[in-house]
Amino acid sequence: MKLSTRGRYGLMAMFQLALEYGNGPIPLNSIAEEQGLSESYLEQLFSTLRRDGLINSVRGPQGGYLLAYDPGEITVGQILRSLEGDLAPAQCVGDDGSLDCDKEFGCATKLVLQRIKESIDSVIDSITLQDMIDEVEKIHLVK
Amino acid sequence: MKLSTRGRYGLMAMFQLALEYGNGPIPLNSIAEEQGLSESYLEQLFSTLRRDGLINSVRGPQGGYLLAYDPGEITVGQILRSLEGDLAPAQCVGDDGSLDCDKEFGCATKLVLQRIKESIDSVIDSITLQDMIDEVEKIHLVK
DNA sequence: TTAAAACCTACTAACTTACTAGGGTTTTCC
DNA sequence: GGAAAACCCTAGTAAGTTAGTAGGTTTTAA
Repeated sequence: MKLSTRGRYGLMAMFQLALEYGNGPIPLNSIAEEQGLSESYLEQLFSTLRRDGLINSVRGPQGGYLLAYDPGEITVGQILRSLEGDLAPAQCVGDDGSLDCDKEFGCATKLVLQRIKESIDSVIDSITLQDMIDEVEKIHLVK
Repeated sequence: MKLSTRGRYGLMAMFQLALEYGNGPIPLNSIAEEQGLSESYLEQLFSTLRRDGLINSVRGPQGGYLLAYDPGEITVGQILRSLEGDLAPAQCVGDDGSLDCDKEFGCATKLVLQRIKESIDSVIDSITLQDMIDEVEKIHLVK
């Protein structure tokens, strides 16, 4: 039940973009360095995020990446689903509705898995990048 | 973020044991057949569950496995943690307190991962095998 | 025209998963 | 006391996934 590095790194990088929202395009190498990640690996993640419309890119010198929307309008759920696919704990409760077991109706285990999925979804869909910024700032104020 | 077959199969098998709770030891092959699972693979899962004290075993003919406690006292969380280990979405929010990233304090991503973990934990720790039985029965009554 | 940057594709080593195989060992029935 | 039923244990392994690396092409500001 671990998140892969795709989701984790992607979330870290998107948070970085959110922090610098409004400053124009941010080059990959600065994000990679800031977060301690491999640049060419991050590139692949950004390619996915771009295809899914969460970020925009600007080519050429002084180019880079920037959020496609306001940090308050991008949720953790959108980011994780883009990079990891559906966050269901098993295929039989996945969004695509494909079931790989026959006794789909009244399967006790499926009911449990569904509850797990719903609770994950409700968390990740309720947190925006802006929320992440606010929360970290709150902690540093208290400190 | 998928559960492995260990957790899924184990949960299915434990549910079966719960259904037959009170009928004495249930042989492995009958559980394997009932749920459509490989017997020798299930054996390994049961060995883990036994070491963790969730089931008891009886050797010899007429032997088999049985729940160590009442179905109402065994939670999905106990079963999944026994078979899958900690259900944290990343090491840095795992129960063992081991952190693999340096900026543990005030890391925005970590705060999100922690929320995910808490929500998973709260679901799996609140559902017992008895709850699973009750829920399935309710569905079949309505039907 | 040079350099900085995004963009794209292919490859690969290491790891994990989901088993299978094949022996024990213990218990009970006859 | 023999045989069978069942648990018990270890090792191996094919397939798939992950987490990258490598190396090139295209775009564009200066």
